[in-house]
Amino acid sequence: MGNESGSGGVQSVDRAISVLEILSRRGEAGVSEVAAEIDVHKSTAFRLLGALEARGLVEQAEDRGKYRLGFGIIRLAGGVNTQMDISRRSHPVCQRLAEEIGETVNIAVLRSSYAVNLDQVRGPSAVTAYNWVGQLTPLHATSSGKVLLAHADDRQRAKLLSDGPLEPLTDRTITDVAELERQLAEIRETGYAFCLEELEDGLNTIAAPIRSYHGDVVAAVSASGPAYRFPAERMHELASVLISGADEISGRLGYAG
Amino acid sequence: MGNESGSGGVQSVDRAISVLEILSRRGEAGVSEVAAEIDVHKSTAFRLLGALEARGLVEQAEDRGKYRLGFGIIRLAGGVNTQMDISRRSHPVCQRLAEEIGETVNIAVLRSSYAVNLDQVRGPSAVTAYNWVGQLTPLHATSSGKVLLAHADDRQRAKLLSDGPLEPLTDRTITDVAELERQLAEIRETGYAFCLEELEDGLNTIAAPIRSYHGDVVAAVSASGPAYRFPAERMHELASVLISGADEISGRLGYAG
DNA sequence: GCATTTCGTTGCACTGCTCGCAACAGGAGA
DNA sequence: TCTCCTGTTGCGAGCAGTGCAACGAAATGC
Repeated sequence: MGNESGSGGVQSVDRAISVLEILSRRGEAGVSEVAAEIDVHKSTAFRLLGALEARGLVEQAEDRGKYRLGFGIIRLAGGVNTQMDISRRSHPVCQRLAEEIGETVNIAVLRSSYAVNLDQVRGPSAVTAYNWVGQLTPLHATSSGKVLLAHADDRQRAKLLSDGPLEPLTDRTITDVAELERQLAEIRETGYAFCLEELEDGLNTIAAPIRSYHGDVVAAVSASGPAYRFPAERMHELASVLISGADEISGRLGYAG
Repeated sequence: MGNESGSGGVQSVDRAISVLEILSRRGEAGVSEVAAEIDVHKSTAFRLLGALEARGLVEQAEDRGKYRLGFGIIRLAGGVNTQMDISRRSHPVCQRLAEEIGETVNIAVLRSSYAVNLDQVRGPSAVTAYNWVGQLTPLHATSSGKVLLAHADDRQRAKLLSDGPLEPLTDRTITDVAELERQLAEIRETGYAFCLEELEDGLNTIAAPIRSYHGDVVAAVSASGPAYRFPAERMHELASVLISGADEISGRLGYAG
């Protein structure tokens, strides 16, 4: 589903990235914790941290021997770009939607052949700690993904749909291309998409398209919650709220309507 | 000024980070460009890119052979943390300030012994393309830095001021500690700080403090513009606008006033 | 259209960079 | 005070990283 260059090649680089991920996950860690987690000797972990620190990707926290991610990461993130503007401009609307709908709201964009989550605002009743930001999700199994697929141009969509079988993630995942295409046509009519436990058991989501100045769909805003509390009926009731929010975000991106 | 662990140690990791910085700066690059810039053989550059791609920090753009930063960076940035909340909550106010003042607005926080820029909104008349986000700036030579120094607790401030001589960056940089202390006392009285070509020739800035729920100063919001268009008189006129903006941001962080 | 140049990609073998080991100093807890 | 754990440093072996050469594909120039 994407072609990777190289084989993942340079072991010490791979290890350094693992170090970054550990710090991202844990917030802070010492040399020995890092060493244990990537299964290397302490002195190796120490040197990897040193290399990362010398370039600002890692820094030492106030506690001696505790390392955390540094602002060099933010600087790099500033280069990832234009799609982060979408995230920024939509954030206030997401906050309002999260309060109004009561569930967690996400912004996602199409990237390669995935829906990538750019931003997240937890709903007041959110019980799950899961942070979707930066996560890649399969297009066919998420409401955001379906929105992005529905509004992709025909050629792009045909390519995305022919990139291999639709992977079943739950019993409910749509794996039949014809059925998915039917849903995508419906999404273009109704203006929103929904997913009923297709990505994860117990997780329901609904999404609406965000348009750019030019009118093309460049992102999706979604609301997600547990199936027991966010069933199909409720999702359909809330569709208009989400669509309004999506329209407001579109306006913020310069879309005239 | 900080203590570095290791010596920057692992050459291949260092090279990989250089690759990330090149992509951040250029947006996109091919194997040969990267190789030329870090002065390694093409095949080495290719393998470094491959390692970074395998972990999502780099991805291939639609153009064959063109690489760009991937969303793994965003995921990592999500772990840098709590201070990014400040950035998010203040952004709408920064946008308004940038329009109202007409110049570029930044948010900065104290980190180690630097002012680190978290966010930036360019003013309508901004001619410079410079992106300060993620940049470390010396406390004594920026208005944000002065605000953060002025409101640091006495012990911390004494430590920061005793960390070596105040480096002269222009003819106008304050290098006398007593003079800087006098300015910091004035900042605490007036409620804002300004810099007249102290960081860079031709660059003037003004800053005001942002307070957290607890009332302590956790960030500074600043406006900066070219001296010819943003002279001292105009800055003082605009101080109340910036202070109002800072107060609004403080309110957003839960400060009750 | 053809020839040339440049690109990205792969396999090979050399060697220097990476790594683990051992030792040490410092801090915390019993 | 002793023990254990931590982070940090120096050393040298060996293997992982590297440059070279070759190849196919794409781009460019005539």
